[in-house]
Amino acid sequence: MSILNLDFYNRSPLLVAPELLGKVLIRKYQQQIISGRIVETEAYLGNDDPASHAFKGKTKRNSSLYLSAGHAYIYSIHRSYCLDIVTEGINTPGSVLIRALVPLQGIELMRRFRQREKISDLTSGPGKLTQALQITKVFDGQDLTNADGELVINDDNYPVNKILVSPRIGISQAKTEPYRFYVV
DNA sequence: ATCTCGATTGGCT
DNA sequence: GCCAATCGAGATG
Repeated sequence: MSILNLDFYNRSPLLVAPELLGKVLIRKYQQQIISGRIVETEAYLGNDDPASHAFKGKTKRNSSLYLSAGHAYIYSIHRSYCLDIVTEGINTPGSVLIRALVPLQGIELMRRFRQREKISDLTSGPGKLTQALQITKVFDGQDLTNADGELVINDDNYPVNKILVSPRIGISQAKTEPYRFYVV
């Protein structure tokens, strides 16, 4: 069991996104652990990707994308928050969106935060998993490579099934690029 | 100050 | 499968 470090994140999002599959997203919440295994991710290239929030340059909202690799970028969309992990170097705003988890620890807390009972309703979407793990705007710009932080990603050497690839979900630009990665 | 729109979700048909 | 909810960021005046 080891925390993912700068070297892991400091690469192209097209490499980091598939390798995040099978890793464990861990939220330390008031002395308790809420965690889940990552099963779906999407890569967003920075400057040259029309679907990226950084495509039109740096703004107040997306400024976390310009931090060094391993920082969190949290944004709100409709009534949800989504979690991105920054990849590549400073001022290279590539990132990976965490789209789905399989719940591991803290399932009762997830049920309370989600107001849902079924396991399949807890973390099966980018806005659902942030609600289940209580990941809000306060995590925007936080360094996920800090082992003392309240949000980290660990590698427990879980064997990953065949990685499947498809176009990204829910976007209106660059709809056909195969930048979504998932396992079943 | 006002308008538009979205990397979503949940409920209904 | 379709669609309304809902809210903050960004653009515009």
